[in-house]
Amino acid sequence: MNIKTLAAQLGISVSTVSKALNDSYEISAETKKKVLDLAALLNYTPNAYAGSLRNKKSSNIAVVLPEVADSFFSQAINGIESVAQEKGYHVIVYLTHEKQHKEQSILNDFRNGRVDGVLMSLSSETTSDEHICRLKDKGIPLVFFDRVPEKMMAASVVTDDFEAAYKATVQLIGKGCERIVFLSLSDKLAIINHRVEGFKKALSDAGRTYHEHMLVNCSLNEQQNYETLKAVLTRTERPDAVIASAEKTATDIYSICNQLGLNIPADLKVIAFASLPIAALLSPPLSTIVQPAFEIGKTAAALLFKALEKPGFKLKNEYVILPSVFIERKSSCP
Amino acid sequence: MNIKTLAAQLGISVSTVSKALNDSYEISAETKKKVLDLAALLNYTPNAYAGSLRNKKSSNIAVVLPEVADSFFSQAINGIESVAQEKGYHVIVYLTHEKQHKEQSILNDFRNGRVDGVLMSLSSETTSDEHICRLKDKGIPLVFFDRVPEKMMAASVVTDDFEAAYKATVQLIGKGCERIVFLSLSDKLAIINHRVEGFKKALSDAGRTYHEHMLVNCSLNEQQNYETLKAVLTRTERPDAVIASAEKTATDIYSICNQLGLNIPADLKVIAFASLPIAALLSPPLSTIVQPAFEIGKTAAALLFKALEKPGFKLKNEYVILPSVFIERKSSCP
DNA sequence: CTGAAAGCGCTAACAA
DNA sequence: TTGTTAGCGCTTTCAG
Repeated sequence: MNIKTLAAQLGISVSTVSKALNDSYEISAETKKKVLDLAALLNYTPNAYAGSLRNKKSSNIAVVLPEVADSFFSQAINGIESVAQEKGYHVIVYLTHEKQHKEQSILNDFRNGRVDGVLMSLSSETTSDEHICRLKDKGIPLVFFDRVPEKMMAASVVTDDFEAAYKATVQLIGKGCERIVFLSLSDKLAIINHRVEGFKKALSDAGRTYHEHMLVNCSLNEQQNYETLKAVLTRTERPDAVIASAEKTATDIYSICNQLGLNIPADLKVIAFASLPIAALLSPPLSTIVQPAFEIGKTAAALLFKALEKPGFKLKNEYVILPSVFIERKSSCP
Repeated sequence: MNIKTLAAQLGISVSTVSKALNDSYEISAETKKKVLDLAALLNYTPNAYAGSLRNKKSSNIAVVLPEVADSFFSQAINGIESVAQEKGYHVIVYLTHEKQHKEQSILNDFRNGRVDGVLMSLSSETTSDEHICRLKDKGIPLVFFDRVPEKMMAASVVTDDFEAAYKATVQLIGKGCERIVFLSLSDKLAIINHRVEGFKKALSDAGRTYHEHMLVNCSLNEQQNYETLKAVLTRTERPDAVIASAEKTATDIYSICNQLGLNIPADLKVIAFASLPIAALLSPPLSTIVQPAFEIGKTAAALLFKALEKPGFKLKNEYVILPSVFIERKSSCP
């Protein structure tokens, strides 16, 4: 079923059919109707690849994410979709599973027209930026959100990571916590480093000195991560508070505390960067730094469409910072 | 950057370049090397659309889902990806947001080569199956998982919904519950109906009679759903147990109980069909019927690839049933 | 071993 | 208002 078949059946030319299908002003209402009717009858759908090839436009945007089993990312996807939809674009979700090599091969695949633009949150493993540069070299618009690259000039949408971590730390210090540990995802991610900076600043403002053991890099390997966290909670100088940089880290901490018989918040206070809708339902309710995930997705997508719609428009290093909200619950209260 | 440019720069023909790129036996090792080197140097990537158009094969499979912010679906995606990856296929995720019209327009778009095969879980709103039939008419392989259509002949991967619901109901009856309510997602979904049947059977086996008020259809509209559930929990004959058909329903029940000051499990016992990894961390820990989400995704994908790889092979109404596991926790214990 | 050319389905400039 | 045709980038006969 293609345009040629339609044309043949109607005894008219393919270009007339094409124009009719695209509602061109050149075609008479009568012809249009005939074409549309037959198309409907024959269950015709245009071949997307032929159109993309011809028009050098796919009407697809890619969303490249570490993982989808995370409230932040799944909400961000919805934000992105909400704007893509009204622009008539498809959203294609690609998962890196936190692997640099997957991220690279996905991005390589975008270099020749598969998608018109890319929204992306870096994998925690990513150190090289070659794949990103190569994509930019091809002139494909690219907007990062949340997990943005450190030094690169790239449009980015993030939250006030420094301030949020600072505030969380101040809170915990205020509750009398002596041994606060920051659970990082990776030392390669800019936003995490901003959070770590906020953490350090709060410590020094409180007249404390930062030590290396106060920062723990969580491996993203499921099993190993669990072991890492367990080791932290069984140190001889056991922490009395942690700040977790991801939903998964926080819930792992909960599991381990259950297992070790540690009481939250009595033995360990917990604050997490997390967008879990059910934070309040945990035992105990989890204090969270909530990022406006849906909004972040929306904003990043809006930025991307600016570039997509204005041919001349170049995404510079626009850097949008959206505020996060600290919600105090039982897990960080005395 | 295309094959023509490469050919021109090397002073050879496009067909030679094409063959070299595809490692054809017709091309000398020397020429291959020259081509590959230049391709790498010039940052060449083949245009996916041109290839798909020519070969009538996209190496893409679609996963059509109601929502991604749900543990079952996000785990299923990972299962699907695990097999697609080793087959050299891309996975494209499409979200219906539980809307029939979105599901229809997505499927329509698949009718002309955009993807080679489709994996799908129905939206709760879907009543018509025309869009599905039309897709099948085009000969595009289609496998359903979890939310499968009722009467249609279609390859499907599901869990033992009837038995699971039966067992859960028996459990609750055993704990002395008198007014058990089944919280359904929709009366249009086959699997949910199977669960309802299991529920009814357990009731009648216990010598009880089923009444309409024991079955509540949760609207998927966020706000309205909340109201519906609230109404149920404030009935004069308040239920003393619920079986929830989805993760979100269960967590909503928790929220509402908190709000109304109802105690789980004392005032209300709860069992949920849910694949939440953190069910044990809720307050109280949630009794769950856990579906093997990753396995389901894997199995459905494997089935799809059977059809994709054997040109002659036709997906009949294969119906794979995987067992779910009941994990009893505090929410359903006296 | 290499090249010329047709054609996948579609659009758009140009002709009629 | 409609038709003819070139060409998007690629693969693949078929000839050389």
